[in-house]
Amino acid sequence: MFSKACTYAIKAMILIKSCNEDKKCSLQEIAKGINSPSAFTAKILQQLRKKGLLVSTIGAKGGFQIPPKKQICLLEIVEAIDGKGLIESCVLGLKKCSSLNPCPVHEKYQNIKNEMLKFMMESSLEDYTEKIKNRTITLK
Amino acid sequence: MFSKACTYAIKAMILIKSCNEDKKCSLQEIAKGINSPSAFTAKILQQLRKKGLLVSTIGAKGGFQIPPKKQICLLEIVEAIDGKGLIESCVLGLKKCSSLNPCPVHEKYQNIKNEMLKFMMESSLEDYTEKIKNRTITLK
DNA sequence: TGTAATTCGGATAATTTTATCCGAATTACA
DNA sequence: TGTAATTCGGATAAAATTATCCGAATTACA
Repeated sequence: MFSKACTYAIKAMILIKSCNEDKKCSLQEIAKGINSPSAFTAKILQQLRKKGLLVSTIGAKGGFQIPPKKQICLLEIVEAIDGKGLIESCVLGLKKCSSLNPCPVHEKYQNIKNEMLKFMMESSLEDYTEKIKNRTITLK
Repeated sequence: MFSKACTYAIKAMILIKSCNEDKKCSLQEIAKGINSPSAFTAKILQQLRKKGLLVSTIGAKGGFQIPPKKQICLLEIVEAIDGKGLIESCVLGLKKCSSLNPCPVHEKYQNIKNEMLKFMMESSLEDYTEKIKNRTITLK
């Protein structure tokens, strides 16, 4: 469904959002907080930054933050890391699949695509910060 | 969502089902019919055979068939190639994710899992053979 | 002003997935 | 009975994904 890189990205973003408000979140805190390999995670954070989903500050006491006032949903994160394929491509990999030239599952799969789209658009980072703090959900 | 191998498997099985009834379907026919690399496809067909989803006959005029009288749904094919991960594993990759110890999306993702499960269980190979013959759906 | 903490980016390595090659065995049939 | 068509399985290669390493640059702060 999602690449491993993408699952790291989602978890990292949720963690950063919930640790922010006041402070920045360092790579090491993130990697520990989501149980991911830190060097690999660093690459992913850079991708997110370049897409504008994160801001970073270099140097001692530096770290990552969700851009202030920006509201981010899961879809943006998924698209930033895995691209639009999940939503836009044929699930059977056909280049020319469309409603005029459908693959076998084209029609039935629309429902699932729509469900996924709804799910990813409706889930925004702040939805989770309370629960992370309460420890009613986990990231590792 | 599905591995490339799995998409080949699904398309191959649909093709074999629709070409069978009478005759066997050779590797070359399959690879052409679904536009896949034939040597790689051969490996996948072997996996399907070992899981009992295909039978094969060796030698000239040999080929592959869906086991007579056996009804096969997409879920069986997906599980045979990609394993049960899609349905059973946490979508964020957490080893210990459960309703007691949920990841952030655990609950909302249940809906999608259920939709996917329903979709894959309800779609069986014979559903497509008519449409393949009519050419109202395509495999490449 | 020096040092430690940190992000950044390039290079490389390991692992997994996808793909190719080839020789052996089997079978239909001319 | 010989040959062509075919499946089968092992070995290898290529490509993509995941992961590690390291040196450079920046910054806080003692």
